[in-house]
This record gives sequence, C-alpha cells and structure tokens, in this order.
Amino acid sequence: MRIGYPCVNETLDCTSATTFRLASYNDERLVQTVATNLACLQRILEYNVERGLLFFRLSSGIVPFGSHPINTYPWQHHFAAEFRQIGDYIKANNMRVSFHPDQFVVLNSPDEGIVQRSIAELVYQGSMFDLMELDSKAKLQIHVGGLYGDRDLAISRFIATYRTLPEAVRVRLVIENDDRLFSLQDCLRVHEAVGIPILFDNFHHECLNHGEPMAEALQLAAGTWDPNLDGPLMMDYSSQQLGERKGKHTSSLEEELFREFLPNVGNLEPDIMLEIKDKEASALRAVAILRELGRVPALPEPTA
DNA sequence: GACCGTCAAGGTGCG
DNA sequence: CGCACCTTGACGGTC
Repeated sequence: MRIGYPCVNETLDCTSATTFRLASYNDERLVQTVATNLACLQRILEYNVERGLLFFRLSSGIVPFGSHPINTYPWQHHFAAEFRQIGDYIKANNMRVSFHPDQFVVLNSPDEGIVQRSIAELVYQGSMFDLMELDSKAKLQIHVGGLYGDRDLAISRFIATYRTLPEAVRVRLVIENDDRLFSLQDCLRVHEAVGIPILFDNFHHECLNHGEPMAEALQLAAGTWDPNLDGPLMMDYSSQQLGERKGKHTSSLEEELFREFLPNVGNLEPDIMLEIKDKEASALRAVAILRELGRVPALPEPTA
C-alpha cells in the first residue's frame, strides 16, 4: 500500500509543469522548459521518498505541447538520459507513478479528429514511461468519455477505439469510474469486453453507484487488475467538501472519514492517490495514520 | 513591478 | 443557445 498525491508539490518552490503560450513556441524555449520541469520532478520525487510518499501522479505538462503538431523537436532523444535517470530513481525506491490525461482526451468521441488527438496525447504520455523504462504497472488513467445521449453506443465506441490503440498505450491504459456518467458497472462492462483494468474512485462511487457497498466495489475493481502485468489496484481517494456542490473534493483530509474508509480495502493493499486540494499536506497525514495502524513501514524506505 | 484577461484541446447541464 | 463548470496556475501583454 502506497500513498500519493497528484502532480503539484506545494512545499517546494518549483513546478514540473511550467509552460508557455502556443504563440511563443520555439525549440529553444521548449528545451529550456522541459529541462527545468524534469529537474523539478526529480526534486519532488526525492521529497516524496524522504517522507514515505511512494505513489505520485506525474504532471501531463512536463513537455509543453507534447502531442501538438507544432512540437516537432526530438525531445525524446534530447532528454533520454534525464528521463532514464528519473525512471531509475522511481524503480530504486519502489515508487508507483501514473499520468491522468485531462478532459480533452476522449476516446469515445463521435468526432474522429478528437479521437486522433486523444490517441496522440496518450502516445506522448506513454512514451515518457517508455523513456523512464517503466513497465506496464505505470498507468495512464482516463475516463470512459461522453454519453452523447446513448450509453450503449458510447461504450461500444470506446471498446472499438481501445482495440486500435498502439500496444504501448493499451497495456498501460486504465479507466476510472466517474461521478456523473459512467459508473463502476459501466466500467466493468468495458473491462469484460477488452480486459482493461478499472481504477477505483471511492468518492465518485459514492456519487454514482448501483447500490454496491464500498468494500464490494473495491473487490470488483481489484479483480480487473492482473497482479503481474498491472500491479496492485490503484485508487483515487477523496470525500465531499461540506456545504459545496455534490462531487466537490474536500480541501483537506477528513481523518475520521479516511479511518472509516480503510477497513473497506481489506487485504487488497491498493495504492491510494489522495485527490485533495492541499496535496502533500494531507498525504503526509494519511501516511501517519497508516503507520499508526501498522499498514505501512514506520520509517521510509532508504534511498538507493 | 503589479495587475488581470487569458490560455491547445471536450462535454455536460443549467438558466 | 450561451455560459459556467471541471481545476489551476501562471503566461504575458499592459499600464
């Protein structure tokens, strides 16, 4: 069981997703920006390892315009050594990493152009895992997509597109149950058709479900992961921000709710991503709780 | 130096 | 039909 947080470290004075405007694109600017993003990513990973935070969602913005046609620079070649070094560090410290391409990646869109741009984005993000020499346990996490007024058709379009994906993307792709459109049940239908693992989101499941108790839902999702190829279940954890719109993530970890949730995972040992606004502050509190319960080691793993 | 409108990309749902 | 929302920072033009 590893605990993590997404993309941004609020303690350090750097970000791994510095970008610039499309209008000011040039290769020199690209190289400079990727260099500082990778340097910052390395610092964040070190910060995490020193504190026992061994799960991390990498920012999709490491390479600005990474899948945009304007970016023809061979950054994969130019930064091969840096990516490899980061991958070595991840592996040496038994970390788990993921990407979560944003809402523009929609594999089941009826618009072929959107589908092609989505695939290009997945290829870009998957290629960063390849450069890090990480295996298929490093995941690309997306949602099923839009409904377009016909759930069955929307699901069948996702399945058809999935089957056309490049191998490097397909082995790493996972789908997450969402809070409004595609439930765990819908994701299970997709899984049954093509074998794709389901990344479980407890909060989304609370928002949208068919009555499955939390513990049962976790078991169903975990059953879609091949331990050898996919690794342990990944899950997103959050809870409702009181007084806000349904589905709004809490601003800080609600420790009592987290403690009440934990028994639901049983002996699954999932890697848990805290989708909580204050990032590593809450992740550190979650690790402290797991240490207290004896679910993770009392001391961080030594740095290699 | 501070301010603030805007930024590659999609889809839903509300008013 | 148009706009806010998801989620978010920070780019970069302007004064």
